[in-house]
Amino acid sequence: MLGGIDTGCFSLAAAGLLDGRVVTLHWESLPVFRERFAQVTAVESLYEIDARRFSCAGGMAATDMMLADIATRHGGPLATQIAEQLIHDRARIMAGGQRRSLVERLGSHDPVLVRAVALMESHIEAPLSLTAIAQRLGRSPRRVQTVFAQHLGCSPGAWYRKIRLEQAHALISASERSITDIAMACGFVSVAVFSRAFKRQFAIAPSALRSAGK
DNA sequence: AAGCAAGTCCTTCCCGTCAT
DNA sequence: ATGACGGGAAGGACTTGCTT
Repeated sequence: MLGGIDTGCFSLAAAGLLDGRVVTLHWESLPVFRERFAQVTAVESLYEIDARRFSCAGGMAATDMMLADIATRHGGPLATQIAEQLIHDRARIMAGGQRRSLVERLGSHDPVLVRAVALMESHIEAPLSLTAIAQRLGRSPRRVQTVFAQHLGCSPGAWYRKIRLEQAHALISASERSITDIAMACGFVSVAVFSRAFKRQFAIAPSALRSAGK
């Protein structure tokens, strides 16, 4: 069984033990894993069971996976009893998403806000301008700015930058890619601009973060 | 030599404000 | 909800210096 700790998946994949198999990891580790191990199918689900290889996304997903296995081997009633003992109200299904929905994360149902953030999160490497986002939403740039200020207390540009820098932070922590490479992958045109923005956001230089993680 | 950080200068574009 | 406008922040290009 693979642990919820993603390093286990990385080690086993590096050893070739997951070739041709389906696994899952914590959503923050997925991009790096997929890039390094193209021969392994990594999906974003709570857990995966493929030919005696058990993997889960970590956290409570391990409990969900255990309950599913008990239900398969010993029946649903026993799994339910154990779930109640664990004060785990119900076992979530395997295909359930790891991350909370955008509506939950943003704390707003505003369709302009939710769709704008979804566009931002799907265009990290080649960021869209505020005008382009507004055009795709059928709203004016001014309207998009107002919605962000009302619900998030910041400008669209500031939120977009935060998303890209958090992605960069995750890549620096979990991959061996160069800082320059990561800067480009997160939509910064130069490492100088990236470094400046990164230090402003996290109060630590990209290279210092990598050194600290070793 | 390569990678990274920091500084400078100029340009672009975003943001806040106000009016409609 | 939208448009106009001015100011300021961020980006782009380039250079220099430091570290490995």
